[in-house]
Amino acid sequence: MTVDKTDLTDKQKKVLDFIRQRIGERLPPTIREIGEALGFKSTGTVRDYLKALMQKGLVKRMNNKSRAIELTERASFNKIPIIGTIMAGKPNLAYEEIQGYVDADDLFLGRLGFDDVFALRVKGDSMINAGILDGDIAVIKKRPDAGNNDIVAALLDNNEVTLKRLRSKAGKYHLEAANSNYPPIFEEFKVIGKLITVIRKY
Amino acid sequence: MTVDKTDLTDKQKKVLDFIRQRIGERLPPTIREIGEALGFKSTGTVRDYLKALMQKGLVKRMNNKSRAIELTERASFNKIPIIGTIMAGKPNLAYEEIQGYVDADDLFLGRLGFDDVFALRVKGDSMINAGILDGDIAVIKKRPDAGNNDIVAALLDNNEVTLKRLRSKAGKYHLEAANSNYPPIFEEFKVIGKLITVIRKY
DNA sequence: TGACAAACCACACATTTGTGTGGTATTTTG
DNA sequence: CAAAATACCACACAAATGTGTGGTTTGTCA
Repeated sequence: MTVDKTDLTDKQKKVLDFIRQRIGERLPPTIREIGEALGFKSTGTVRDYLKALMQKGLVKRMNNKSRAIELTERASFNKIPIIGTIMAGKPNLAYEEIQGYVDADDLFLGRLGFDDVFALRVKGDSMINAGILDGDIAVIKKRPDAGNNDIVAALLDNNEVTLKRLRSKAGKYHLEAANSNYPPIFEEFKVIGKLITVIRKY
Repeated sequence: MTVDKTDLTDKQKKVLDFIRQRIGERLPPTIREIGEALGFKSTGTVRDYLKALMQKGLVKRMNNKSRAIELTERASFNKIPIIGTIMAGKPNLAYEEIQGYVDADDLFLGRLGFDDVFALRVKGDSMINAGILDGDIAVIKKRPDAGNNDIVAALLDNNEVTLKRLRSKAGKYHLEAANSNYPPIFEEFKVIGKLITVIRKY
C-alpha cells in the first residue's frame, strides 16, 4: 500500500508546505513556529499534524531535538525530478517516470518556483553543436517567455518531446537542431519550456 | 578593512568547519552540540567563538532562537568559489580573485570534501568538441586520480591554467584540445585536478 | 610594563522547545 | 450505528537551549 501525496488533506499539505518553505529559507521550524504561522493555538494540534505526516512517510523527526524535522525524499522539493528522457517524453509531463532527482539551488536556478521547473536527461546528439551532449541534464522552465533563438523543449505532433532551438522566419516559428544531420522541423509543435541550465557530470 | 579567511585562528576554523558540516548534513548545531563535538566543556567557550566569527563577518545569528546560526556567503562552503578563468589562472589557486559562487550539492558533486573542489569559468573554445563552451563553469576536483582520457585542469610552464584532455602515448602524457584549431601540448605541465561537472546557465 | 585578544572554565538563570495528558466537535468509513 | 480519523484546544512539565557574569591562563603588541 503505497502512500501518495494526494492522501494528504488540504491542511496537512499546508503544514508540509510551510515546513518545506522554512527549510528552504533557513531552518526547519519549531512546533510553536508552525502553530503561529498557521494559526493553531495549541502545540498539541501541530503535533497531531506532524504525527500524521510521519505516518504517511513524508516527514522524519528526532526526539527531544529542537527543529529536528526532516522531509523525506518523497516530500522534498529541493529536488527537481528528472522526467524521462528528452527524446522519449510523454505528452503530459506527469511525474510518473521519475528517474532521479537533481538538487536545485537558488544559485543554479535563481530562486524559481519549483513547480515550474523540471529536468530532462538529454538523449541523442541533435544539439551537439550547442554543446549539449547525450546524457546531459537539461533544466527546463515551464510556460516560459521563450523567443527567437532560445533553446526550448517542444512537444511534437507524434507526442515526442525534443530539445531544439526556436527560430522565427517571416513571422513563423520552427525548430532547429544544432547538428546538420538533423533537418529543421516545420511541423506543428508546442513549446513546453525554455532551457535555463545544462548540467553534465563526468 | 576587509576580513580575510586567513584572519581565522586554527581553532576558529575548526568551529566554522563544524558548523558548516552540520548545516550541510542536516541542521545547524546548538551551542552545546558544538562544544561536545570540539571538546569544550563550557557553553561560554563556544559563545566566545561565535562572537569572534560574528565579528569577522562569517556567521550570523538570531537571538534566543535555537540553532539559528547562519553562514554568510563569504563563509559558506555550500558555494564553491569560481576562481579566475581557466585561461588566465594563477599558479597557486589562492582564493584571491573569486568571481562568484556556485552552489554545490551532494547530488551534483557526490558529497565531496569541499576543500578539494573548486570551479573555473571556461574561457575560449578549445574544448568545444567536448561540449564545453566559453562561459561554462567547470567544477574541478583537486589532487585527483586523473588518468588517460580524463579532462583535466593543468598548469602549464607559463603559469597558465588550461582545461584539456589528458592523453598518454607510449607511456608519456600530453594534453589535447577538443578543437582541431589547437595543437596538442607536449610541454611540461602539472595536473591540478580533474573535471567532474560542467554547468551552463542560459 | 600594561592592554588586549585568544582560549578556555563554571554556573546560574531565563527562555525556548518538545512531550504528555486529557479534553471537544465534526466528518468519514466500514 | 460505532469506530476511526480529522481537527482542534488547554495546560503542565521536562528537557533543551541561549544568555550573562565572572573568572584563569597564555601570548602578542605597543
